[in-house]
Amino acid sequence: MRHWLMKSEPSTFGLEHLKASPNRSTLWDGVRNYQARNMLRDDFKRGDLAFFYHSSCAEPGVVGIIQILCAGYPDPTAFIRNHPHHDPKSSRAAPRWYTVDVKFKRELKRIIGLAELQNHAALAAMPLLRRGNRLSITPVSAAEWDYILSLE
DNA sequence: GCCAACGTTGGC
DNA sequence: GCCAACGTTGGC
Repeated sequence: MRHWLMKSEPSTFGLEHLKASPNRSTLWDGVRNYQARNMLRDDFKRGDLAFFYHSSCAEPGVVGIIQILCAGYPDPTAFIRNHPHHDPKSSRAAPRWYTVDVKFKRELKRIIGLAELQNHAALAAMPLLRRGNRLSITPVSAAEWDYILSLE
């Protein structure tokens, strides 16, 4: 089982939106970056866990834990004309973008903020903390996962 | 294949 | 709102 960190802007889709979704579940659509796409397509498996990270907001940081419900599959929103995530270069015959279904697992007892994460040498290798990183999906090692949870 | 221009991300 | 960093596009 792998661990991940998945960013979302709470003003667009935050942990509260996920909790309010039917079955507290949704598809993680709209990823339009090839590196992140490759991870969704090739590496995500049913049963993986991910940190839900709030970005571009007053208090950026890890806010919750979500479960990955299935392996990656073609992102259907890319096929829908007039959808904000539509991409005419992606087709059902040759899908360009991938998604996974995710489910709310739990909220952290407190937000573990970006500034706090940056203060721990044990987390220095996390792609999230690398200067200039903009990937919306990044892997988290088992050691990093446990360490972050120990901060909670 | 190079690289300038442009658009986006995301912290501050 | 600013701006650094990065990815993508497209002319050549």
